[in-house]
Amino acid sequence: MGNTTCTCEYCQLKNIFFAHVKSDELTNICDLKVERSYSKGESIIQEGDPITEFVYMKKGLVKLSKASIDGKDQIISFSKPFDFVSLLSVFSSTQYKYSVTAIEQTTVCILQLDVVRKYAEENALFAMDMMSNISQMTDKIILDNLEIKRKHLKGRIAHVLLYFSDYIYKKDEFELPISRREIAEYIGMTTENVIRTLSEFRKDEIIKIFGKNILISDKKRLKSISEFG
Amino acid sequence: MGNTTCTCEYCQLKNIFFAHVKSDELTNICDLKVERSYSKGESIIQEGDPITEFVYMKKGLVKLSKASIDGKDQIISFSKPFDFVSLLSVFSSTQYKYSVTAIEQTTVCILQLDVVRKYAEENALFAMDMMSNISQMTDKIILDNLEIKRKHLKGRIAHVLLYFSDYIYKKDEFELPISRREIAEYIGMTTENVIRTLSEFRKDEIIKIFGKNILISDKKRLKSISEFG
DNA sequence: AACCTTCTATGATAATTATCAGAGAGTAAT
DNA sequence: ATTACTCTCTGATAATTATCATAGAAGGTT
Repeated sequence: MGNTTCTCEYCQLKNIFFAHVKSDELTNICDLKVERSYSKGESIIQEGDPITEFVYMKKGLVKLSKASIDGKDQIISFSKPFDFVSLLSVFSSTQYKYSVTAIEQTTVCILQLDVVRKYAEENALFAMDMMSNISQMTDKIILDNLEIKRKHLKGRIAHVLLYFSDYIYKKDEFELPISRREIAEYIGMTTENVIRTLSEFRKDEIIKIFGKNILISDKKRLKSISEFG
Repeated sequence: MGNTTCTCEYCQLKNIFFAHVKSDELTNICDLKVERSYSKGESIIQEGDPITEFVYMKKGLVKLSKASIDGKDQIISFSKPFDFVSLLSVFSSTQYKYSVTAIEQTTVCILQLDVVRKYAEENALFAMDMMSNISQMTDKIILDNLEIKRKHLKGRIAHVLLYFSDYIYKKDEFELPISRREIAEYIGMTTENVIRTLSEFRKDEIIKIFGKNILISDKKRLKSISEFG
């Protein structure tokens, strides 16, 4: 984990989070902001941590997960640049109810929560922007989980592959940022069956597998499996 | 569906939604507000409807559901008094992505969305309260769905029974507001297996069933099934 | 290098869940 | 009263998914 600084003036995030924050205020925010980097596997937020910061993604990819009673982890969702990662609980609880872990080299920007609160209370348009952002993210999580829920094993695996291919990497060939076990934790199936299904897709020449590298060679079929299988 | 009016001054909702709205403004809001009643089964919001109103629960119980490609409905969650029902999408989309239907005699309060927006933009504390409310609700939906996901059929049914018993009705004996099929749509299982499992619980003397009326006679066991079964 | 752990992989078997079929009860409409 | 629903219920069987066992590959540590 390392800290660096940057000038927010030229950051893409500005237009998303701080569109309604005046230029001089932004400079102020910029001074108060901390940037942190995490390498793959590092923990960014631990379930139970007090919520004192407002964290958003600048670069990389993270997973949001929660430990269940029986010790197993469940993955809630993934977050990419311009997403909040402290979106759940941040305005409704004092402690995180889930963990955030880097699954790729990741950089986040951090503001103290009371600073964000102060700006939100003074600048309602900023508060509205934030609300809209949080709303969009939680919508996505809820509707994505609903999609997964209605599918069978094969459809769920297809869904995950398409998620990374179309939504995250926008390429047909990519390196899976998570293990087979983590896919299982995301879709609510066993690791063995995830592996088995991927092998099956390989045998059926829908995908090619080189370790963690996946090449989707028949996307049409994969989409059809995702929708109806 | 019927319209009535009430004085907001004495409404319990005031303390939840409008804690930071001044008394004279509240009178103003009260005048702009419409109250609507729906009987069991009536549709309150239809998937695809344009979002022009801000709807919150005053009395009763509703289900939030979404039709999937194959025509089947999936139930996302239930909302009870003091919940927003237009919580998803309301600040992030122009159209509803889910339907809301009364599953009990229900009364909702309705404000035009632009009125709410106006107040939120003028009164940041009100905006923050709203954000906190929406956040709490979406948190609950996400975490509840996660709980259901990690459980097997029996655990899921136990979970649903405890949800209505402990969270909605706060009684061990209650009338199930939804059909077996709707339970299936909520937990992602088939209607037959929902019925079968309820019968099993009855045979094991965990619950008593009189049509839609349920009496939980061994809550300890039901809780254990919910957690580990 | 030797050791340990996790990950990927596959097969056999057991458990869980879905599907199909049939039937009675309740409800609403004509 | 009859028809046409949907809902509840049960059994038999098929399909899906989990569990258990085993093993090689990969990565990290001492």
